[in-house]
Amino acid sequence: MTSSSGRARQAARNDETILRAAHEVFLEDHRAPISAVAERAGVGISALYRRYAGKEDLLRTLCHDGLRRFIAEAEQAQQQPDDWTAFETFVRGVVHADVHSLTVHLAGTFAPSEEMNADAIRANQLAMALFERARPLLRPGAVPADMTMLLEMCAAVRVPDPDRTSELRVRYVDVLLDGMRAGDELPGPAPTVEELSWRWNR
Amino acid sequence: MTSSSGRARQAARNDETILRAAHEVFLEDHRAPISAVAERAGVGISALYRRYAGKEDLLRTLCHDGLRRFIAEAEQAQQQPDDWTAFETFVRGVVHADVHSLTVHLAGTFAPSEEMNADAIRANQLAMALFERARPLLRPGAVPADMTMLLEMCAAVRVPDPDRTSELRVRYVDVLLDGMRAGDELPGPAPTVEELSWRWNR
DNA sequence: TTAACAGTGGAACGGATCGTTCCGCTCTGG
DNA sequence: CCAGAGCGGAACGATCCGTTCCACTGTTAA
Repeated sequence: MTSSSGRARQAARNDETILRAAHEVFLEDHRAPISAVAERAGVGISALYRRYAGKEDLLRTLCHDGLRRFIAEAEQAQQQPDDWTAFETFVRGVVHADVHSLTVHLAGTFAPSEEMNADAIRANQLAMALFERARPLLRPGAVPADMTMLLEMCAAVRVPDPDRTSELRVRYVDVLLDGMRAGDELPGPAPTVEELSWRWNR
Repeated sequence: MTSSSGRARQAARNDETILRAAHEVFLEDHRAPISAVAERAGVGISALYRRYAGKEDLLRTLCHDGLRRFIAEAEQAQQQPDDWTAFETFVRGVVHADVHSLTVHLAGTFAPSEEMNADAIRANQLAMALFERARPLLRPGAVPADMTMLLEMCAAVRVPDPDRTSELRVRYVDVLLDGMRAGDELPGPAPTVEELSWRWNR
């Protein structure tokens, strides 16, 4: 049988359990030991090393998943006909998916794979396109990199309860989006791409 | 002589050097070893242990200094006659002084002293007073705890160059303050005091 | 029925790290 | 000229963590 009692079935379920556990653990502490992931998942350490070559491999997978989620959110938001709605949908979607709180802290702790680099480029293109559509509605001086910073700022909002964290982020992404809408020129030199991608250098 | 070549003079200068080094080092990595502080300061480890009972003592001193700076900024801003200007001066001042990037990450790593608790209460009172003055000019639903969150969000803005970090924070504190000014009701339940002070529990 | 084995738990290992101590040196100030 | 404050940094002991390894279990295919 291939039912829920099968060996392969159990293994397949562990795939998910481990990834979810890793996500939770590294969200709380990005330097957590790998044993903490196993413990949270309720499995032994072997179950981890059977799936991933090492800690770095697990972290890479986790980040790559986040990147894919980012792309998915962008592709979905892209379909909104209204420019501002598309932009807002995207930002709120990424914040809600909580992509950045992991990636920001895990950046630089692993060597990105080829495929990941390709996805990163694609993610950037999608985000740029969404930004360009919204640009006329934003404060003068706004650049795509500003969007990245806003997302990172939202990721800094964190309280012990994940659900409350989500609620609070909705609150502050609202403030940020409000503050980005047409008004005075944004002060100071805009962030450059190098300033934001420096984390990825190992 | 008590000139610059004296032994005591050199020691007094080390007091400052060490504190500044500690500030820089723990800003870059809040889990940095104490040896990194000594290295940055250009002194031996003994020079550190001569002044502080241990790492925890040093961290406590660092945070307490930040707290005092926070109070000083509040007292200064308080004197602004215009309610909004007072609020804005305070927020910009605290962000510029970079109080939160250290304290947020160091919270919970040491036992606060009695004096520190007293100062924390005073700091809270001052901040509350400034907030109350500005409340009529803020979006409905805004609470003092929102101000704390905004400051923490600004602390999340960081690039390798400290000067650029400062410039960028000016940029985004501008966005945040703009987004907090009179407009629609803030979405979702406001943050509670417990949700923000949880970090301090060891 | 059973032999092979994928999948697993978790002890054990080796290396790295870090806070703290300690000893010997230097240079000052009286 | 010397007692000792101040200091540098090696050394120590305690963790901590990634990874390996091996014994065991339940499944599956013949």
